[in-house]
Amino acid sequence: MVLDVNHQAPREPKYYQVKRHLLQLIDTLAPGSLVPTERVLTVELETSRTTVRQALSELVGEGRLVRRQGSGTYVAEPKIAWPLHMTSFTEQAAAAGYSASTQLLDAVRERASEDIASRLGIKTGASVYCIERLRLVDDTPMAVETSYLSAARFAGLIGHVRKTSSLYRVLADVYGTAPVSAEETIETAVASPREADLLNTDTGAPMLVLGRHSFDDAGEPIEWVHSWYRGDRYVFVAKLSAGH
Amino acid sequence: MVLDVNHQAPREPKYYQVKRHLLQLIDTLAPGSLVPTERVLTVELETSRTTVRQALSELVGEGRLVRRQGSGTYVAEPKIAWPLHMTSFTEQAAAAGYSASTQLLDAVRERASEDIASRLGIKTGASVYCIERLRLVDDTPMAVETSYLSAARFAGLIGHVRKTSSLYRVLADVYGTAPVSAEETIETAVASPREADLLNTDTGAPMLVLGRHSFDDAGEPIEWVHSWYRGDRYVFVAKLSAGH
DNA sequence: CCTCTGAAATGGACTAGACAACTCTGATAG
DNA sequence: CTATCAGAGTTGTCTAGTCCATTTCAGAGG
Repeated sequence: MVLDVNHQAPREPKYYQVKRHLLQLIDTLAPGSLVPTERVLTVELETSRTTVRQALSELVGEGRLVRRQGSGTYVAEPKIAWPLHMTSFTEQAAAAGYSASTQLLDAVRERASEDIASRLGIKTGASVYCIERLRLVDDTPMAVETSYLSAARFAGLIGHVRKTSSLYRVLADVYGTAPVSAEETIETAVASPREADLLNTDTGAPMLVLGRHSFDDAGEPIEWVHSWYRGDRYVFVAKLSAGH
Repeated sequence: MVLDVNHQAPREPKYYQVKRHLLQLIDTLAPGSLVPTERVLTVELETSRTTVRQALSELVGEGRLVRRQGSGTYVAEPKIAWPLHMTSFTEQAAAAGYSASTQLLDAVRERASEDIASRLGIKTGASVYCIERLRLVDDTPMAVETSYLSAARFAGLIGHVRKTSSLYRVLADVYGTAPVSAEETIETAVASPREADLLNTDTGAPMLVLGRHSFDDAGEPIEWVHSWYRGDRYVFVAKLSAGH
């Protein structure tokens, strides 16, 4: 296969011209400023509202603009840096100067899908606890976190979780176990209506999904978690040193 | 502020019904299979082509479908796991069983923007080298990587980079320096026409952007890099242990 | 048998407009 | 003065279509 890197650049779509025009405009405005309405832009840039909306949508997805139905479109606040590989959510937030809290959305027992079962080292259809929590920072929803744990291994977990906010504390105090290693994954996704509602954003908005697969000292899987963050609001940060 | 988590769920948009219908269909098909055309779906699901395209676009963005103009829409291959925090790009790829290569796209000397200057610890407008490279895995474009380094500190760098593929080797062998710590950031973005062209995807496609800010043993900044990966093709993976 | 050509089918980009849902403001009634 | 409400203006969703760029493939011609 021959690589075709030097071929002609594709012609620029019209909505991209609109986008560049808006980017220039955004640079001159302070966060919170109102940008022209869709209909005004349609006339000014001599295009259709659909095209203007495509440009606006991308900028919203990138966290540069915020749309408020019935009100207007505004220049967004800069993204919030969020440390990766945190010991404890609450702890790390406090260190960064935020007040963090957690809200239990749902805690149910269900049958493991093939995917969940293989991750937890149990049989498909075995009982698992599914714990869904909303992470808040300064009372603003930050992430939707869903944890899966084996029901056989952590019998009665739901009752404990309802009383104590920290899952890791329950695991340590009640079940005498703690994760010593983990494999984390980071990928992009698109918000479903449910996540969009909980995180106060739009269906289809770009998300950052952080997955964590935790193991105990014996190498046995403890939990499988995935956390959905608004991609337009957060940027993950990790500090690395020497060794690698 | 009172949290309003239990209010009614928003009514499901029609395009999301289309999307769920397609997801069900995708689950029954093998990667590479053809899905019905946009016009067929429009009739079958009794909607407009615009609405069908919105659903298809999200699925393409999530890496579940691939569109080929003039041909059709196909079920996509699963995402590729890519290790984070790699020592050397080539090395790490080899370890994962891939053959990696790098193609130099551009290497120029330019004036530092305010942002770049502050990252490199130099004055705005000072000379910097901007080195743009395309990372390939098994001859498939994987990421567009742009590095910025101080031209004063690494005089003549471009000449060396044209001869040697590894930037870090040049830094070590010629300039006797190496990064010992770094701060990495991960965020979502949207592909510009240029990146879309280089990575063989579409303008506006969701991307994962990895930033790395490297420092030497004296704590002086060495380089600032950002790498753009196709969000629909890659998932970053990191292994963590105990103390982390 | 091979090559070329052109029609058909596909996705890509865009338009013009309708109606719904929501926000804000100013006029009005109490 | 305050509270309410109607209406104007905004974004959200959807429709029905046009035209373009690319791919595919069957058939004509060599």
